[in-house]
Amino acid sequence: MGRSPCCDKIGVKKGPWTPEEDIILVSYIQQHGPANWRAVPAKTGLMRCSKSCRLRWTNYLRPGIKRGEFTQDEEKMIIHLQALLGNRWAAIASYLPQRTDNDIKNYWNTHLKKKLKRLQGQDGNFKQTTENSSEYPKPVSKGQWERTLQTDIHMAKKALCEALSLDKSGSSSLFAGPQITETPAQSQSSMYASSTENIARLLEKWMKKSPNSSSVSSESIQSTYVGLSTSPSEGTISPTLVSHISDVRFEESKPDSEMTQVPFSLLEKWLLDDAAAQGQEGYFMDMALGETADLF
DNA sequence: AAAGCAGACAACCGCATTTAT
DNA sequence: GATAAATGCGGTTGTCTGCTT
Repeated sequence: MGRSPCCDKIGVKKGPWTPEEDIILVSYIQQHGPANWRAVPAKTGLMRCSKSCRLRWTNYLRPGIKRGEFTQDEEKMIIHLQALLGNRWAAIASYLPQRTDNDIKNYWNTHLKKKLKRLQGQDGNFKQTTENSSEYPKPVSKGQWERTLQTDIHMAKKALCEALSLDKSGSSSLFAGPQITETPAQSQSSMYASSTENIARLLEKWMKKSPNSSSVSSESIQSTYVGLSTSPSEGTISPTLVSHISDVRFEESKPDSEMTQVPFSLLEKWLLDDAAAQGQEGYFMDMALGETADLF
């Protein structure tokens, strides 16, 4: 026999999450870590399915998430990686640890796709690049398959090299490679602390959206939170939580620069090894970024 | 001021893969 | 090894917001 069902679909709440629900979820994860999602709805009393809880956590409540406008470097990175990896948003997101796959996907669909399309009309050279991505599939005849595959691999390598060289030129640690995530035990205190900032941000938005909302009161949020928080060392929530939640600090999270980094992924290593084997190191690295740099 | 429209984004759905029994 | 649930991922949809008419 397999496992027992994760959650019955009866009475499962859908739609936007409320700050109360967010706080309940974060408080629970603060105590138990982001695992065993199946148990989350039952243990917290949230009328959400485990899947929804996990999604909410990974996309919005998880600490270290950067929201708001994408920088030009991030844009370039996404474009390069999309050309390289296709619509594998989770893989792309692993190179932009502060962004979620959902965020990147949305940004691609709403901004970059259009931007590229517009530029595609302007720049013939650029067209060449984008046509090789999965975004612009071309019908390929049987005989051309092998050659097309080789071209795809070449373009993918080129795109990755360009993406890698971005980091060399810039001071940012944007392209740090896939991040090794810390275990809850290693980083729990710092990790969950910054979740309050995420909630504060979401709460601000919520309050803006519905200033007269009767469904959320500072008292209710406070009681919800205090009821779940167990450790005094984790900090306290003042009675004026709603207006001051952004001041709540358990412990500042580590700066990104201190995050564990892996210099190169296997793919990148493969790429560079391959280039070296062919005596083409210079070829990739010397390739001008102009092709896409001109876009910005 | 109201209606219509388009853009942006949060969340859901369904499929594929992984994992526990 | 077989089975079924859990988890992860990408595509899609629904809703909200701001702009235009």
